Amino acid sequence: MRSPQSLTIGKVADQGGVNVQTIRYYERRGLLPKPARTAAGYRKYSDDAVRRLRFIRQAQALGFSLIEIEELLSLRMQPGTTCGDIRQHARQKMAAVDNKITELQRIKDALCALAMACQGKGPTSECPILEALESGRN
Amino acid sequence: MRSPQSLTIGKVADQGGVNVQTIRYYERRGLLPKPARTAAGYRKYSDDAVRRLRFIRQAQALGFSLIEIEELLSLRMQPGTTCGDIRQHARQKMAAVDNKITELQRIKDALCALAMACQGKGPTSECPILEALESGRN
DNA sequence: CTTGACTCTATACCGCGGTATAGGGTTTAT
DNA sequence: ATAAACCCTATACCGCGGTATAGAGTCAAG
Repeated sequence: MRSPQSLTIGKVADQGGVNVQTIRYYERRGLLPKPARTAAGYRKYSDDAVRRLRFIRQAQALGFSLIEIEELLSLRMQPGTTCGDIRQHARQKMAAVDNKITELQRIKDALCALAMACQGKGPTSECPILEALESGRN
Repeated sequence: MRSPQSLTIGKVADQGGVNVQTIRYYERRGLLPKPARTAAGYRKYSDDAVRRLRFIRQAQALGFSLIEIEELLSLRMQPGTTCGDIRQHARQKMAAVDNKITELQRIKDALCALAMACQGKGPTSECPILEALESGRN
């Protein structure tokens, strides 16, 4: 009972929480395998497709791009791949996220310093924020 | 001596650290005012344009989008605008940056947890990272 | 047996911040 | 006087991750 064998694209989209077009888009990109078709040409999916979609969404939520997800998926399929290879990717992504955080922190500090320097009164011609932006110091 | 009065677009681009096309693009977007032209139709800039470019670049470095920069620039021009209005924008951006940082931190923690759960040995079929992605828990 | 909801392909478009290319005209240095 | 280096407009393209539209075919319920 757990393999309805033959979901339409609409059902898969609903269960996967994405748009129908998104599924076709993923298929074009190679993220989803080309499914079997009915006589009329309709795509026929099994539950695997829904699982695959969930995989993609989860990986996206962790900051992986579609290209990286493609790589994870093909790594998984490659016979010689070990768990460590996957972990390697996770760690690289972690480092990238960390760099992004550092960068944003720097930005936040700079903004904070500007906002502190500004009394909030007076015309824009005397605004320290605008002055800083104009003169390139910050 | 400080107003050469009549920089070509190429000079402005060099001094502003951007591409020539970028300047024309900013002009189209309304970020740079339309400059005077020579008889032959060449754009003529004063140093103001370079200062304006620097402003844009600095604001970008602080995470402002071109649309937001457009708004900052027009705010600055509007007579009634006070310094506090500008500060308001800076604070909003700060809050947005902060949200982004929080989000990335969440992502990093999730990645970290996955990487910790993975021993790095064995086939991908037993990889806890992949399992987590497939089952939607994380 | 018709109507509405679904599916198909192909193609174009979105926001973002530009970059590239084609096909010209101009200025400057030699 | 010629060649390099610059400038002009208009238009198309890039990556990213999709979304929308047009025009046609198909399936299920009433």
